[in-house]
Amino acid sequence: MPSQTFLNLDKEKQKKLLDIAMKEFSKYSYPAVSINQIIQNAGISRGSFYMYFKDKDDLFEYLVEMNQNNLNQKTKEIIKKNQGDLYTSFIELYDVILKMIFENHYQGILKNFFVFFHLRKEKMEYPGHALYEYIKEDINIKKIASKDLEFVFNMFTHTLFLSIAEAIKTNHPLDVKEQYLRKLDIICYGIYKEEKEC
Amino acid sequence: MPSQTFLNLDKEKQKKLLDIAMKEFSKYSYPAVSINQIIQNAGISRGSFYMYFKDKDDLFEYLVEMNQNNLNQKTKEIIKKNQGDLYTSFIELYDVILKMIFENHYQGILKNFFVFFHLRKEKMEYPGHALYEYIKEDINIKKIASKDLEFVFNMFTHTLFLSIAEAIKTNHPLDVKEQYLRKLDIICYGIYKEEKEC
DNA sequence: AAAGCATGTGACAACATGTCATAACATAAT
DNA sequence: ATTATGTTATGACATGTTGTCACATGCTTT
Repeated sequence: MPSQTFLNLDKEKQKKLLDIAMKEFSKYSYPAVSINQIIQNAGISRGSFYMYFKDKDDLFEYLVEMNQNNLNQKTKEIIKKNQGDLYTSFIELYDVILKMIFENHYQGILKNFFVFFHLRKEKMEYPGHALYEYIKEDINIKKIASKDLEFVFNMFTHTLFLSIAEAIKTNHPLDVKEQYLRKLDIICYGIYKEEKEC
Repeated sequence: MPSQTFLNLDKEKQKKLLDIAMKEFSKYSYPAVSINQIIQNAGISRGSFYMYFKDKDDLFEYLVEMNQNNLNQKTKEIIKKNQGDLYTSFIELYDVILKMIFENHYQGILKNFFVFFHLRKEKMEYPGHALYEYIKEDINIKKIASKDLEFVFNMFTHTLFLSIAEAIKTNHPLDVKEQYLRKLDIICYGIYKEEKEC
């Protein structure tokens, strides 16, 4: 978490630093991101940076949190729009997220999310849990056993993000999407009691 | 890949360095592992290390490769023993791998495998592919559509390693195993045409 | 104007990495 | 035995990184 000092800054100055940080984390791998570089680009002094954030982890954690909130909100909307159907929602989410990433040139940042998730010293809560709590009321639970609900949701989100990471890396994005859809199918046909349509 | 110079060393001296490196990578996160520390513990000079390996990545890649070969072999044995049945094989693999990790005190290294996989500059082939090539003849393909074979295998391996990582982190290993088994079930019942028994 | 508090600054210590000129050690040739 | 040749070992060094701290600057409030 950034210090109060940082939160007191003009929104613009805050945004500038965060934007530059996002760019750096998207361009370089997590250990390769240099705070030196960030403060130079942002035009602030070393001391200031350490007034705002404890360290690189602290900065990145905040970036994750902000993006996560954004994403959670978007996910909720989509699930609502699809009357709580996870299958169709996750098909839609794939395109929405990829679009978001490419529009902002954030192709590089996803792997750093993964890296960060593994690297974090203090035990970090699995980010999917907060998302689940945020959207669970909107899920159509007709066809899913309630004890499986979070569990199934996690399989969906895992599958989604691994496929998106794959889509960014690969030169065959269409194949990846096809595989993604096939995976969703596989999950569904095992989960739901009835056949056809998830 | 280590240099020929390293490969020319006594097996013992090689093993000492690799053992110490494994310990470091198991104890600290990937960026936190210090080559300084490793060469001090191994009693070799800075220059020597850089004679043997190009850098930290090169060293770790070699460690990954060695462990992978080990694991691939074990996996093949187990699949053969289970007459090519993936479901029962992967149930068994879970315990075998966890045992291996705990016996050698390598609890810390798995997350570094993940981190490394994401961090690697040069595109690294997904390690599951080599494993698949190595064992594919041994899979019982009666109930799996051949076009799905590698694909399904990947879902199994993904599920396996995520669950193992979870089991190491958590304080409720039994819950994790239960969830793991449930996930395998879900995958199976979607894949196979007939019901019951995968 | 003075005092008090929040914010900004960059020099500095501590440590990491990768290189390179040089030393030590083999082994073979004369 | 001495010289030559190729391989391996060494640690000082240049360069870069992080986090801290004594001090400077600014902004309120009295």
